[in-house]
Amino acid sequence: MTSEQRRIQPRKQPRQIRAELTRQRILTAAAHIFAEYGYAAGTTNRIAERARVSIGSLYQYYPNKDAILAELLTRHLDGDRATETLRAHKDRPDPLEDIIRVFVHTVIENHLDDPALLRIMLEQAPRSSELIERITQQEWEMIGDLRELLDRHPEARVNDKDTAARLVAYTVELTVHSLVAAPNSIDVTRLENELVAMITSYLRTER
Amino acid sequence: MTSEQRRIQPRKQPRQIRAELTRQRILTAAAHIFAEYGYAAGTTNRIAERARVSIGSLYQYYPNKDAILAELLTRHLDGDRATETLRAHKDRPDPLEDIIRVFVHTVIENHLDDPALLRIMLEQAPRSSELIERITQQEWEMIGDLRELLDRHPEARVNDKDTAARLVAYTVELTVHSLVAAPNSIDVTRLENELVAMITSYLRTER
DNA sequence: CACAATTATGAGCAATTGTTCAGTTCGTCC
DNA sequence: GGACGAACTGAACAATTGCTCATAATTGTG
Repeated sequence: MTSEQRRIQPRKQPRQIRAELTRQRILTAAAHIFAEYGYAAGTTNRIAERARVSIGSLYQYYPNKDAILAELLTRHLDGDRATETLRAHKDRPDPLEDIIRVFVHTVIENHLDDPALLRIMLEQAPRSSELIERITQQEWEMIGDLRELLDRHPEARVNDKDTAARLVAYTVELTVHSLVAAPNSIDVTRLENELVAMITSYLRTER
Repeated sequence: MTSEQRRIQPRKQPRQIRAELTRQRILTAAAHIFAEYGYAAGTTNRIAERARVSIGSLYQYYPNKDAILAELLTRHLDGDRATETLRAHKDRPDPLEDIIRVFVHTVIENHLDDPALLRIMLEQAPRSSELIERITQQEWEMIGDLRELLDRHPEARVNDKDTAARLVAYTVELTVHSLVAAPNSIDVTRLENELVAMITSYLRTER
């Protein structure tokens, strides 16, 4: 930032395709290593070895170990379509059950990619303030959208809408996360059906 | 084991009260340190320091670091009254909602003790096969009891009872765990109310 | 080909951490 | 009070790990 910038290009772009490939190899290897060994035991040397790259190269692309997991997590969060799906459907005149189903379905899809890695990332990732904020923000977005759904949809009859929105968001995220990544994995279709049934009946029941 | 044993006493019992106290001090200190620093950064030296005990003494009572967390977890699991509470109530002629409420309430109570430590234990504990088994068994007991409740209680109307039992067990455990230990903690009474409402309406609704 | 910029290498450093063990202190019992 | 074992101490060891840096290889350019 000291010298004048003539270009608007993002800094430090790789000049050769080779570099981009190496970077990608490191990331892929890291995903495998972290998923298999966990974060602490997933050493940078192991990652480099698996990527068939020297440890020096690894540190040319990532300033430290945390940064590798951070990028993996960022990519996952970027690929998360749950919030926008909910937002796109929450004002439609569809039956409540349909909206909930689309939402649940999207969350499940999001977890089917690499459950083991996802588990590591969410449970063992170093709690850097930046990433925490990122995740928290995404959570609250989802809760906010759910809250609006409860306010507007004619079928919704819950009393404590604030708590309900949080409960639903957490229930879906957590049960899907746990039951999909579980060693004794559940049938995904059944999970979706029951989850939708549970939430829908809850939201519709007057008390 | 080389010499003949005349006594049937359990081996290696502490002979002096001093020893028992030291052991207790170590455990208490470990609980604090793990809760504050997490598992990896909660070093044995830090624990010993906090317990005002030399590192050597610590290793006289615990063969290694894992063993300390294992004992903490064991004690927590031993203190878990959720399964028995459910078992005690599941065959009573009470309204379904009451049974569910007692169950949810017990789970919440169990998490109110030391949420931070519990979080560490469940999320960062080294996955020794022994402890995993212990936890898994306790989980399946709970699921089994829920399953029986669904079979016998007249108000229960779910279709897919197997999936429902698992879903309910996980929903309660996970949401309570997350929402109670969350930095932005939720009102516990509200959580209980909504959780009970959600599960009850789910289990009672015919489809 | 020359040469410079980019990319890759890997031995080794610095720091941390779990653990040991030779020696000291304390408690108990005759 | 003396003797023996239980309990305690903490400096030091061994292993691991994240990371650096001097050097080498590769690629693009004229």
